[in-house]
Amino acid sequence: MAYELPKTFDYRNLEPQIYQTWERKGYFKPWNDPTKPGFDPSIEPFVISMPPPNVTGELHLGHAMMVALEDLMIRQKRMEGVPTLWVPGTDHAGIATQLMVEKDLAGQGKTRYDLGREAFEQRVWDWKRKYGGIITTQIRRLGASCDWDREKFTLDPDLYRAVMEAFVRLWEKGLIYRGYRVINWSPGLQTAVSDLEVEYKEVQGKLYYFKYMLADGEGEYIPVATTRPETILGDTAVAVHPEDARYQKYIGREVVVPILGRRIPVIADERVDREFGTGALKITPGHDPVDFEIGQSHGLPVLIVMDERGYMNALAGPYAGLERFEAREKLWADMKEAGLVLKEAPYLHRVPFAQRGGEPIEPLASVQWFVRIQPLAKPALEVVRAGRIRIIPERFAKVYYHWLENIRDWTISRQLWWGHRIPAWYCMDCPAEDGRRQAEHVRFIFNPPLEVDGQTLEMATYAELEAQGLARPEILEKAAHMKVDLAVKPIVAREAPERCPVCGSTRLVQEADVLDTWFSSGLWPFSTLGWPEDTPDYRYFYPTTVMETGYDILFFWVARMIMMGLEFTGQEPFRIVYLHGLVRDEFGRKMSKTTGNVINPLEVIEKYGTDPLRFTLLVGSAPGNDINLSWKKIEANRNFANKVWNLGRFVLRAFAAAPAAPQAEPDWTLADSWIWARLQEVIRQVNALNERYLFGEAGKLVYEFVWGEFADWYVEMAKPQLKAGGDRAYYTALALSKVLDAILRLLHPYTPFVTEALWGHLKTAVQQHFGDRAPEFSFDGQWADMLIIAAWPQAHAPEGWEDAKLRTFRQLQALVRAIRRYRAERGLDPKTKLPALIVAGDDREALESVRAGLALVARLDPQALRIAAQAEPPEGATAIVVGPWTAYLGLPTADPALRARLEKKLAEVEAQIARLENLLAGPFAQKAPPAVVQRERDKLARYREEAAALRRQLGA
RNA sequence: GGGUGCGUAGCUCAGUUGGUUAGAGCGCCUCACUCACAUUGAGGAGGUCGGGGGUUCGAGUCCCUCCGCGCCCA
Repeated sequence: MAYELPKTFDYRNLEPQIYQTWERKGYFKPWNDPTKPGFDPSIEPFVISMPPPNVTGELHLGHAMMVALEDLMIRQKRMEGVPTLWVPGTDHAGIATQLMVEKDLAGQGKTRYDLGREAFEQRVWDWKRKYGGIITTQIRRLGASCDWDREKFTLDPDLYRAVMEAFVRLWEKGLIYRGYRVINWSPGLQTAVSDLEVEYKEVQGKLYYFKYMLADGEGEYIPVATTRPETILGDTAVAVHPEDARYQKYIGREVVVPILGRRIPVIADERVDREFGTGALKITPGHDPVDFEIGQSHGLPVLIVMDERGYMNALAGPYAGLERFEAREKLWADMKEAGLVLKEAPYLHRVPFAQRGGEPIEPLASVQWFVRIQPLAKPALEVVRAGRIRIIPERFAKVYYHWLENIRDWTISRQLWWGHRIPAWYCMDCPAEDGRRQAEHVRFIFNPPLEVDGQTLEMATYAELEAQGLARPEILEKAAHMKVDLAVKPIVAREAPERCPVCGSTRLVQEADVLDTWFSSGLWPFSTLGWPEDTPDYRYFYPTTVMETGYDILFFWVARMIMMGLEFTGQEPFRIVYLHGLVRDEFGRKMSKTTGNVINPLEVIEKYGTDPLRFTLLVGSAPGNDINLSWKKIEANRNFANKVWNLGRFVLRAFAAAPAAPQAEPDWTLADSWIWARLQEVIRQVNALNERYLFGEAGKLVYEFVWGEFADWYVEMAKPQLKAGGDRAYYTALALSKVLDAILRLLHPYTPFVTEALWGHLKTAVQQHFGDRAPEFSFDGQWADMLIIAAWPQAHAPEGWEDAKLRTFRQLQALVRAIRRYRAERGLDPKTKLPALIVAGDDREALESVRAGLALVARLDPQALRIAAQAEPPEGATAIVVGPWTAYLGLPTADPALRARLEKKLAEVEAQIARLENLLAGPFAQKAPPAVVQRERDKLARYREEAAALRRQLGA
């Protein structure tokens, strides 16, 4: 009774079932678990922390790539018997999530200010509860074999604690400070963003040339050029190079700010580029990072002329209330009228844009929290330089060095409501640096404005509000923003303090800012394992083994994890950084909604199943290289999955042809020996490639072996072997089963579902048909419970016979192809089976062992096939010469094209002979390694035999 | 401007430490559905590896240079 499978793999129904079975049986968990009895701490585990996707995000191909690669590594290691842990989790993604919820509110005509901070936060949590499960469900569909019991979220209480601990430690070490700087302000998002969250785009703008009139000159002026005229309103100096002959005379005098009429000094500074523009630089410390620095060194005041939304404020005089770009136009027009304009010139410049918000960044001086990064960057550089962390592909190490060597302090505060609130409190009663009460330095901004006693307050200090009779809880509830001067000293603590440790006051106000999400992600590899607690998981699984992620977040995330890992745990957070590329469309374009070329992984899974998607992403992509994905490629790999499935169908059916037990010891055919030897080679190569993290290459190798060798050749040759019945059929079934088992194991990390399903059938069928002998039918003598935990294939040591069999079979393939080509050229009906004589010399016996198979694949008449060591050419036969063999096909030679064909072939062979003779006569024979030379000699010998046979043929 | 990657068959890409008639998928042309698979099988056409120079017995593979494209950082 044959074991029948359906014609195709029913992935829609089976993938979820298989996934559940794996998970239910606990195969996603490390078998050596520090929280379970019998734990052995001496066994080294393999650990990956999954890069946490945005908790409210949707699955995209980047996730699919990440999951495919990490799952591949985890499955391979698991099959190798290593205790594996893959920790999943999600990220709160501050800005992105907050924006989503705000957008939802906007739909109801509300803003977050209508709700207030606390209610808004609740709203985000609700949102998270509602949509937070989607992404993890989708990751399950990709087959991710991670330990869901250890799933984490960056805002979980224990991870929150880790963030607080990290912050406080850095503060205590003086590595976190508050500072007044020009930062990247996103008017759209209304928050500061770090340098990394800014994208520069080339924009065709203008360079505006105008006159800075001398305050007490007779119409004298300094010409100045700027790209942002609206910042003129915030100018506090004009700087010239001290050695610039043109302007030296003005140094120390004053000029007048256009329209506003403020008098500002002309200063000398070497940082001024004399070549650029007019060689005179306007200084706007409030709105330009370089100007800020120059301003600081000259003790210039900082004027801020815009508010957080990008609208001009009171300091902008007549322009107050205008949006920044409107103000630019208006001011410029007014200046033109006043005769202050010199000219405008087109100018291509790089404008900073907010990565998330998309609008131009406004450099803005403000008080923010920073991490002093140099002390953290140094050790992070060293561990990679010393090879303690290896980056794959290696070239990214250089990128990493370059970035860390030129790194600047990291702005970690964000003016958001969603995230880890900075654990700092301000005492309202202590004296500030200037001796005044700190309450006078803490300002609250109200949006909408606060109505108190018929007064409308947009901004007020704590002290003022207190005077108005407002109590602390009320102030905090109503305020939209808070600004705290640098003169105020924060109290940084792990837990909220009840009272001020200095003066005992209970009037404490917590810092309103939250931390950059990447601050918490930087702790991910160890915070997820329990740090700062010394938990069993942390002790055993940390440091982790591999950090696999996209190269686009090498700086954002990987570098920061290394810095923070070293700082807080004293260890490298992982040994290997494996970077994958971006997934692009079939023409290498970035996928985007506007281009309409986005491929949704879930749609792919619906249409073709998870396996083809994973296989496509994994194979044909080299580490760190972008991969171009297309539906066509996925379809091609769906076909491969189908091929594997049908190979399984064939093998399972084949068992019916075999007796339950053999009569004698095996007598392997050439085909049997060949496929076995090839399998060993493939396993060896796959393992070598995997060790070098070349998973794509390894996968391709298996693909080619499965389709091009096992299916196309061995299975075909096995058919008559099975038909022969008896021991021949038994041992053929054995070989088919063992090879298929090995193939399924090798493919499992790439295409886990179809292989698991098929493997289960294989195991059952083998046990049904062969009972006690079933173990022999597996690759390594064992049938595990499921493929996911079956042993990873290891190659046997070569036994010496392999090379000869491989060579002979290759020869046979060449012969078969030559016969097929001959038939195709002559347009022979496929049903016509040709009689043939094959003269094969020493290989006669080997060919004899596969005579039926050979006849089948070459479409020869098995009744009229003679294989001889030596024989006289039969009359009127067509000779096909392949290497040392000649096949005489029983067909009239009255074909005039035949002679031409033979002559052409002979010419080709002779050309090869000449080439090789020439090669071997030259320095090659002396200088090249002997093995290489020998290979060429053998080749030459074979060509000579072939030429001789061809000449005999032509002469006859 | 600095760094980095790429340029191999009509298209999209592999090509491992340089080894000597360069591979795959898709597409194209011929033929074949009785026996695992038409999500298939057989055969075929089609590249000398961006240009030039060099190192070497030998280079797609290393070096230099030029051209074109991309990315990252300033």
